[in-house]
This record gives sequence, C-alpha cells and structure tokens, in this order.
Amino acid sequence: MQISKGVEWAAHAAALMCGLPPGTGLRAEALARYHGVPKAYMAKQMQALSKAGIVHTARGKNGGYRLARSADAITLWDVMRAIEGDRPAFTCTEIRQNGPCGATPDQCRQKCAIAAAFHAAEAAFRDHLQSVSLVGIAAGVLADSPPDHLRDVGRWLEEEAVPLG
Amino acid sequence: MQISKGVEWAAHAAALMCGLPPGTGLRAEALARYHGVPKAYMAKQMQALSKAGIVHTARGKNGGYRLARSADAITLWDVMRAIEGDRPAFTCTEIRQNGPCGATPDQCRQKCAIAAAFHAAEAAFRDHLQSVSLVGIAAGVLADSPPDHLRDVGRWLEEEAVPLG
DNA sequence: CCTTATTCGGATATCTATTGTCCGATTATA
DNA sequence: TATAATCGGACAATAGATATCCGAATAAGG
Repeated sequence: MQISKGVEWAAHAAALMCGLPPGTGLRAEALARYHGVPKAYMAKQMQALSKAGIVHTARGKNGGYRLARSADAITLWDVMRAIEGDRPAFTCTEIRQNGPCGATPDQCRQKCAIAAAFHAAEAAFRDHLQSVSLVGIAAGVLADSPPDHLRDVGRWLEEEAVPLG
Repeated sequence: MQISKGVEWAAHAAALMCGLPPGTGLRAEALARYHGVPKAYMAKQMQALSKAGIVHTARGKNGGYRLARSADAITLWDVMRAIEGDRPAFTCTEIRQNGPCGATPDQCRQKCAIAAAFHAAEAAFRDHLQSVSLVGIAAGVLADSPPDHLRDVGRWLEEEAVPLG
C-alpha cells in the first residue's frame, strides 16, 4: 500500500496557495520551482486538482491556479482523492465463491468479514483526513516556522503571484 | 493507494486455517485450490506469512502450513504487514527543504503538518486492523454461513488436512 | 543407508500502475 | 491579427505487483 508522491506534492502546493493574496494565483512553473520538483509532473498533479474542482484554472497567457473555494472547505482527503481516485484501497474479489466449497452468489449478499474489516479501517483513515483542512495545515506551518522564514515565503508569494479572475 | 491482492488471499488462507483440527496443516496446493487461485502465487504469500512468523512451515514430503500461534493472537494488521511490508504508506520526501524558500534541516526537527496528518490517519487505519483477530473473522463467517455450507467446509478440511508437528 | 516421491523457497519473467516528459490547444496582450 | 506565454492531454520510462518455474529440503519405504 503506497501513497503516490503526487499526493504529497499536491498537498504542499495547495497549502502554499493558502498564503496567496485574494484574487491571485500561481503558475505551475512557480509551484514546481518553489518545491524543487520537475515542472511537468507538478503540472500533472495540478491538472488532477483542477478536474476535481479543488483549484480554479486559467489557461493561456497570464494563466495559473488558485484555490477554487475557501481553504477551510478543502480537506487532505479531497486532495488525496483527486490524485489517487476514490476507488477503495481494498478490493474484494469474492474468492469465497471459488473452489470446491464456493459459496453461491445468493449467500454473498453481504460482504465477507475480511472485506468489511478492511473497509472499516479505510473509513477510519478517510475520516481522519477529512478532519484536516488546508487551514489546519497552514496553522501548523505558521506555528512551527520561525518569523524570518515566513517573511521570506510571503515576499516570494507576492513576487510570483499573478492576477487571476 | 492500492492494497495488493496477496493480502486478500493471505487473509482468507489464514482464516481458513483457523478451522483446522489441532496438530494439522494444509499444503499450498490445497489452499490455492480451495480459493480457486494460482498455486504458485498463493505459495508466495504463504512464504511471506512464514517469514513473518504467522504460520509454521514444514518442508518436504508431508509438508504444509499451520498457524504458528493461537488465532486470537493474529490480527489482520499482522497479515497485511507480512505481505506488504511495514513501511508507512505515506513517505515524506521533505520537499519543504527544497527551492528558493527551503527550510534548513535544523528547522525540520519535527515532521511537517502534512506528514503528521497522513501518519495519524495511517495510525487510525492500523489500529482498526489490529483490533480484528482471526477469531473475530471466523466468528463472522460462522454467523453468516448456512449450516450445510459449514458442514461442507468441515468435511473438506478433514479430508485435506495433513499431520503437522 | 539410500532412493524416490513430494513439498516448500527463492530466482526468474510478465504485466500493470506510477513517474516523468513532450508537443499541441488556448488565451491575454500588443 | 500576430505573438508569446501557459495549461491540457497524449506519449515514453521506470518501479512494483502479479504469475511462474526449477532447485533445495524432507519424510517414507525399500
């Protein structure tokens, strides 16, 4: 069970966009440079966030990305689901219906105990991520970073921000 | 984030072995046939369970597998960790240290808010799976299956069981 | 004690999903 | 309308999961 690297990048990118002045955005190139990652692949993750409605996109010259709604209405689960898709991690292939003692489909109306346990565990995972919004992340960063670092970031954001309807 | 099919197979195999008479085991071929899956790949999963100390293995003629300890001391988390390894699903690559505003390693003594959130979510996932033992699974199966099906399974187990020190 | 049949263990191929890259579609500006 | 800049989707490379095979190990019988 491996969470793709794109989730990490998308989460950091979304968190950074929390700090943008209202009505402004960032280009994919800027997001990639800020995090020191390849531009094209970062752009691919932003594309996924855009499809999921998490960020608003402007194409063409003066294009870029900004959050599509208020930061407290975007959770880490939203981000992860946008990148990885929302199919369950555990997929039951109903092997209990196979073999010499295979159960009939009629006996399998409710899911087996193993699938139920994994799905419940996934629900716990999901619930926790749903309880963490970008605002919560930003608050953690503000609390943990020294003031001069925050000043650097603020300056960089003002410099790179592009106006975005 | 995808949980490998091997986890499902290993979990079903382990649950089935709960029903074995004491002092007996099953061959990899029997486990595979029972679940209608390729033998060699099922054997590979059993190999992982063996390395993790979940099942006891006998090689050579009259060989096979049986649970290495009592079923209530084996959880679904044990099984999953045996198959998938116990590295965390979310790996933080510390991209906050990259780029023009990169934080110094000294500022990164504690993990960032994003990594912390994912690790907490994983802990919730793990805790739930740790709370489900093979006994719990077996109890669910006993409760949900019609009596004649349980009779079939019992008969099949007696037929396929091999004596195992 | 040695041979033989049988079973597991690790090395080996194949396939799928993730990771990474490129070029055409789109749009504000002059 | 031409141009420069930016995103979107199609395309390649890599890693991991899936599936398979053959040699090592072992109990039973001669």
